[in-house]
Amino acid sequence: MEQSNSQKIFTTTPIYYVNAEPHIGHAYTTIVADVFSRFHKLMGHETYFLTGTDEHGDKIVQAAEKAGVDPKTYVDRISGLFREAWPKLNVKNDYFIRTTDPDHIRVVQYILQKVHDAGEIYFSTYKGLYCVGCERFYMERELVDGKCPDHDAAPIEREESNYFFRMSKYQDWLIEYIMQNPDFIRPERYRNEVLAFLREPLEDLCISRPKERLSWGVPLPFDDRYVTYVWFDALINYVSALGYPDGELFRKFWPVAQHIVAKDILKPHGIYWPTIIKAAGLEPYQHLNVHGYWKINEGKMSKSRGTVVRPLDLASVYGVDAFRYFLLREMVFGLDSNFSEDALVQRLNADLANDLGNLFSRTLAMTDKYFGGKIPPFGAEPDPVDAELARQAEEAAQRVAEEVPEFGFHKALMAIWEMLNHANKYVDQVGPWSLAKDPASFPRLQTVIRTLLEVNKMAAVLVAPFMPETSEKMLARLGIQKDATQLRMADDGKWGSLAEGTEVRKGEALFPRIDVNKKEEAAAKPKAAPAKTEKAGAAPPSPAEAPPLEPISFETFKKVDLRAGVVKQAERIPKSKKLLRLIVDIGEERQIVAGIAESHAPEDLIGKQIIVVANLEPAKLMGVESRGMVLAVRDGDGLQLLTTEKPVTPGRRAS
RNA sequence: GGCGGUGUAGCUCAGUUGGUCAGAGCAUGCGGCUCAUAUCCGCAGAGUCCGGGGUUCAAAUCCCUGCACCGCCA
Repeated sequence: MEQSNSQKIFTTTPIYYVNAEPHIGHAYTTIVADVFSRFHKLMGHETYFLTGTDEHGDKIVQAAEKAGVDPKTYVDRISGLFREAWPKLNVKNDYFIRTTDPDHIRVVQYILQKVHDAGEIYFSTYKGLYCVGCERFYMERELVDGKCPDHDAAPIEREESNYFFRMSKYQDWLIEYIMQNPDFIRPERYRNEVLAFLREPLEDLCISRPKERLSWGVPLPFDDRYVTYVWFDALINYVSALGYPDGELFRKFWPVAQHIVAKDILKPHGIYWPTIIKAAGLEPYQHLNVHGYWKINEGKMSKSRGTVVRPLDLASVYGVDAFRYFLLREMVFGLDSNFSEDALVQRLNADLANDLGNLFSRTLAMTDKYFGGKIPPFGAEPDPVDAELARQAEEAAQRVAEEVPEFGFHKALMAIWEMLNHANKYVDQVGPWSLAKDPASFPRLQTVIRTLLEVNKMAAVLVAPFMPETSEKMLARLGIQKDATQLRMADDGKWGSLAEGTEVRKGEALFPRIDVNKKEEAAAKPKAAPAKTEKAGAAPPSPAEAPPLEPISFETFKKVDLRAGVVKQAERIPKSKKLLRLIVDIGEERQIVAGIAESHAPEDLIGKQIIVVANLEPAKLMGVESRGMVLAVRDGDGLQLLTTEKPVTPGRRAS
């Protein structure tokens, strides 16, 4: 604890390869790094957070050619896209490195020379299958019918000389190091994977390309006919960004590096990089933290203006904080997860709007109502329930402090949400509105509301690394004007630290609920699908004055298949008060579940003429499938079924 | 073909070292409250923890095997 204030944390994302635009994978890695770094800052640690772009190599040259520009113009543009993407996601990196930066290039050459001088780089000639069109070597297995897949031409056998790094020499050392430092690569599954790689003999790493083949790279300092090949160049960004070898940042932040990468680049980071570090005479980084993939469920992404919404766009649709929260809450760090708009909306509604937003809203509303909006003192000595809530808040803080350094973001968030649930329960138990009715309970009411305000403040502080905007918004309303990066757990996270008498501001909802049906309507193109959450057979809410709905076109109306039907069978669904299972003849027999049991006895329904929606999506109610919906009008307590003036042939359409 | 992973309630998934681990959230049903964003609180549901075999006093958790899906490498 004494030393925690001097703890230093260097957080990195990979430098992203600029042959494509930023996507959700990049966003996740970067947001994780941001949350991690922000958290440590909150804990009072010294932090440095690095991201950037990797800009050399033949794929870049190809992409640039395709775009019809020279490589420099191309990488400037794409690198800019990355650089601009992060602030939009509230990512606050301390530095943005580019491998085309002169400073970086200098360091790469310095390390190459150093490793070369140490005899760990050698020159060697080998033969391979080379496609002239692609200007690259192919492995046997990459060929299609012995031909280059791109050029449909047989590659020629060609001899080439290149420089190699004696990686194999460090194999035993690396195995030993990983064994000795179980947390070096985490989670464990990835450590095991690296160890599995290392069971096979490690080959030396080719680190150069002849200039006639690839000129877009860092020239080797000891042979200018060659440029450095990507990984040796790229990985070094982690130290070049710190001003290696003699920069002040380097002295401060190496080797306390926390690398964060997706599993696709486990090998370069788990094997190449440590051996390069070792050969260069540096200390190994502290941790390699590896995460899984987001599987995008395209089918669940809504369409807007005819184009598929890209995940990153959802950040602007639903808010950056909701997006960040979703990514960190939904994925168990290390494992793969599904990404869908539906899941995002669900999290937003359930966790952010209902649990957090509503607690904040009800707390401020009561402060406003009972104390004129001024933060009350702890008027009465806290009851056990109050003390218990305070304890739970502190426990939440404790658990967040334990989980985040271990990359247990979802657990940290769960801990915060448990606290919120306790707080909501507390409101219910204590019932401040009852206390408010009795003047004698005033001091007690003060304590209750103050306790709630403190919990909200705690939530605001704990949530700061994850949702900086929300945190600031909450704190501002509680009278604390601070940038999220300025918060310190030790001070701002202290129970009871709110200033009495400070005016709080009620304001608008933190997270407005997303109406799922409305959303679908809004997003729907001409061919709207029926709202899937519509309860078949359930009576509509029944307000005295139903609000007018938006006009729909006749085309839209025609999509509703309304039919006359006759009830053939009817029975109660066990354990349900409202539901009946009906078999209705609408030209064919349909099983329909209807929420009319409270107003209609099953036996009275047999033979009755009714109107049903025949093309409603099937749904299951109490485990019974319903293929359609019976129409009825609720008026007061009564429920009247729609019918025809005189009996008509079952299956006739209404129009 | 080799290596690795995954398979747990309708859905999405948690489950440290084997013994209150049969769980959470959502969804669903019922009930309660009214401060609040139709929000909140309580209660309920039985899922062969993929199948089969084994180790053990004890396995979702270890071993073997089969099936399904997914990665990486040949």
